[in-house]
Amino acid sequence: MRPYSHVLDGLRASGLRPTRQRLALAELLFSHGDRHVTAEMLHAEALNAGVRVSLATVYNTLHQFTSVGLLREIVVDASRSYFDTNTSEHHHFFDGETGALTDIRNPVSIAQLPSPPAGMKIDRVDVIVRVSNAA
Amino acid sequence: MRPYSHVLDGLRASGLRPTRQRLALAELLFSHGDRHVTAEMLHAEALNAGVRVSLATVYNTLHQFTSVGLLREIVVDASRSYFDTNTSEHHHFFDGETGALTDIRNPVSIAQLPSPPAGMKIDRVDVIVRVSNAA
DNA sequence: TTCACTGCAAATGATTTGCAAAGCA
DNA sequence: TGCTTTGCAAATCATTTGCAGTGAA
Repeated sequence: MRPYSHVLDGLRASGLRPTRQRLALAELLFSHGDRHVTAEMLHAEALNAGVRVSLATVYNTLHQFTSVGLLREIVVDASRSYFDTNTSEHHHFFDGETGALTDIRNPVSIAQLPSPPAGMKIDRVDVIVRVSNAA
Repeated sequence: MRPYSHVLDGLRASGLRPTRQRLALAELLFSHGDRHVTAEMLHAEALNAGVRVSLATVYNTLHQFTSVGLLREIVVDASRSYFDTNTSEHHHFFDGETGALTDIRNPVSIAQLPSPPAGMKIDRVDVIVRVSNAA
């Protein structure tokens, strides 16, 4: 089995061409376990790894991967967007001081989810546990 | 008991002067039940009510009120910040299509909250139930 | 009088977009 | 070849900031 076959599949399935940039970014994203990255972070990492990509392409790619279901966007901080390589059901710890976003390992179960307003359906539930340095 | 006495108290307590702008914004914010506003929304509303305030002052005021504990900032959308006049423990429904943010009435209880990473303490838990038009 | 507050306009910073050049099918 | 992608630089957009003028104590 070739590495990132699910990435290639995802790209093909949605008609996205497996270009050099997209494959390089996919490798950076998916070959190091679960990650939480911002566009700036991924761009810096790419340049560092010798991959020539423009920041605009990194933004485009992150969004394309997200719409194809390879990534999940997480909103925790109004000033920047994080993308999570783990698209399965899970929640997060967020340290507003350092900007560190980490997965909550054990599942968080919500006792009786509220019923949505009339005519609306629940798409997703996001739980963000905001933490800071213990006093 | 004068109206908004808690607002005046909050302002005094933190050394914020009760200026015309701050009092007018406080009235708009706190005299119509629980509200979720963005700076742009509140600014438009103020102008509409004949209150002369600059957008910059609205931003400043919202942040000042938040740091004094009169408001709570809610991050649901990377592109804009919402402020909630209800500062008590509760969670939200968010419709990404319309931008509507509403309170979840009945309490959402989380079965066994995870323990935070070493050396960290939990400041707050935000639960956002993302909804959309039922198919 | 003094120092906080306000408004304006300019600055910022993350993100997006227009468009011509380059790349994949 | 024909339709995607890319990169760059310019454009956006919400938000912040510098600073001179205004107002509260």
